[in-house]
Amino acid sequence: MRLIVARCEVRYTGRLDALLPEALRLIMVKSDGSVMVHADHGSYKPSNWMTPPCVIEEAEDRIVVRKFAGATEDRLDIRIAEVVSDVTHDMGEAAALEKDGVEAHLQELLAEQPHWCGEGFRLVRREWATDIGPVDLMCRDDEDGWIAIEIKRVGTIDAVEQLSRYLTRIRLDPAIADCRGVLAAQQIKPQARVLAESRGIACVEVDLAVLRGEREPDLTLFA
Amino acid sequence: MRLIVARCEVRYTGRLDALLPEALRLIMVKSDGSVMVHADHGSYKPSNWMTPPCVIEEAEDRIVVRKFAGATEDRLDIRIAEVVSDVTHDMGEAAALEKDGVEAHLQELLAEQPHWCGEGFRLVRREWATDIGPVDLMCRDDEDGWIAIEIKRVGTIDAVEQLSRYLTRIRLDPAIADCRGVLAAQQIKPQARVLAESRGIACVEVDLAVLRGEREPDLTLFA
DNA sequence: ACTTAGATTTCGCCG
DNA sequence: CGGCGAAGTCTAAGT
Repeated sequence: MRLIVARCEVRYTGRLDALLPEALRLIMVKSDGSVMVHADHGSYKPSNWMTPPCVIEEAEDRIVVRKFAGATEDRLDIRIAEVVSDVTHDMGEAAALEKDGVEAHLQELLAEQPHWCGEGFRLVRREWATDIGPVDLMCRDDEDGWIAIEIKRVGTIDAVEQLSRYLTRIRLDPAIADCRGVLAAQQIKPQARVLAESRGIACVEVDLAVLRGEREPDLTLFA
Repeated sequence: MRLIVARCEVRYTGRLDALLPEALRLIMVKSDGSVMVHADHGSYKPSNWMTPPCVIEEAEDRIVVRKFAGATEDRLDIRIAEVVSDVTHDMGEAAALEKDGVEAHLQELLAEQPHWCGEGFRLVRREWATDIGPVDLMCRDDEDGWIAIEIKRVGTIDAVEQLSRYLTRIRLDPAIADCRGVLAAQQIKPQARVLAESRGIACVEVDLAVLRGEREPDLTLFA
């Protein structure tokens, strides 16, 4: 990784045009070829950047980063007025990041234990395809009725809209015209719940720890 | 801005749990208090980070960054095994970024030249108010029919949903009950197109260069 | 302070 | 490689 601290002006041309007036900034060049320009504020997001793959050309007082994005060219033009520091560090390979608690994991657990979404539910398919996108889980109940399940970490109005669209499509098939809908999430927003219920969609809040078997379900709910 | 190159292990606890095994990385501390950990690959996005406001505590071989996100605490725990470099640069105030070509700009251009959205269209108002938010453009055609236009850089299903909500509201007024809908975008996703057409909403892909008069429309389309 | 909508969103998965 | 959905989205603007 190369770290250049320099007074520079940066121009980006591509999906839009952007100009950073001359100022002291950090230019980070990673070994995968990506280039980022960071100011001392505005955390997280670089002021300007180029994702790989891209070609870096360097001249005396200029760094040009180019990328061929289909028909047009993306271009980052860095004019360097003064270099304060310019160091390179060999960092080798950093091991990958491990995550947990994301929606994919939730879907995995609910696919294994669909009964948490409704009594007697059994899984038919994950990622059940419709022509406007896949439903997370498709299940059937004790009486062979169909249930489309949408899984979110946080259940919002958008999630209800999404499931509604799927249900409209699914029910076009006479064989599944009775398909019900269930929104399953770790947390369901009150407004989403209202909308869901007004459309006959059931809401289920699921507990990740319970799904993992790390904790018993909260029995006080049924007291 | 402080730049620390160090062999370190990073643990994040908060909205999810993540662990970065010990490796050589860049730790960037900006003057606004934000902290980012960058590996030598994976451009743009830091491997781990904390957005301001947050509190930084530093010990001999440890940097702890904390944030109070409501009831729970977000926490970044950096255990430093070896410091390779540790420098601080005063960067002063950097001027802001100037952009051109974002959605607002697209709206401006289409307001001036609404005929690109449909033959004979003339502008009645930008940001036409409804009780659930403003429609980007309201136009009328040669026969004085009304057209509500939603403008996006990328036209997705969400944009169709949004325009549909507006149309429902607008048509409540008997004087505008015949109002049509047009989705105008630089790029329209196929699924969004399907949904739009199923709801009688027209789709128009517009070219920024053509709108600016920098390029002629592609006449081969009409050959 | 909270909510909403845009982003050069980026990122990852699956076709 | 393209399309779609999620993200510790982040961020800026409006209320």
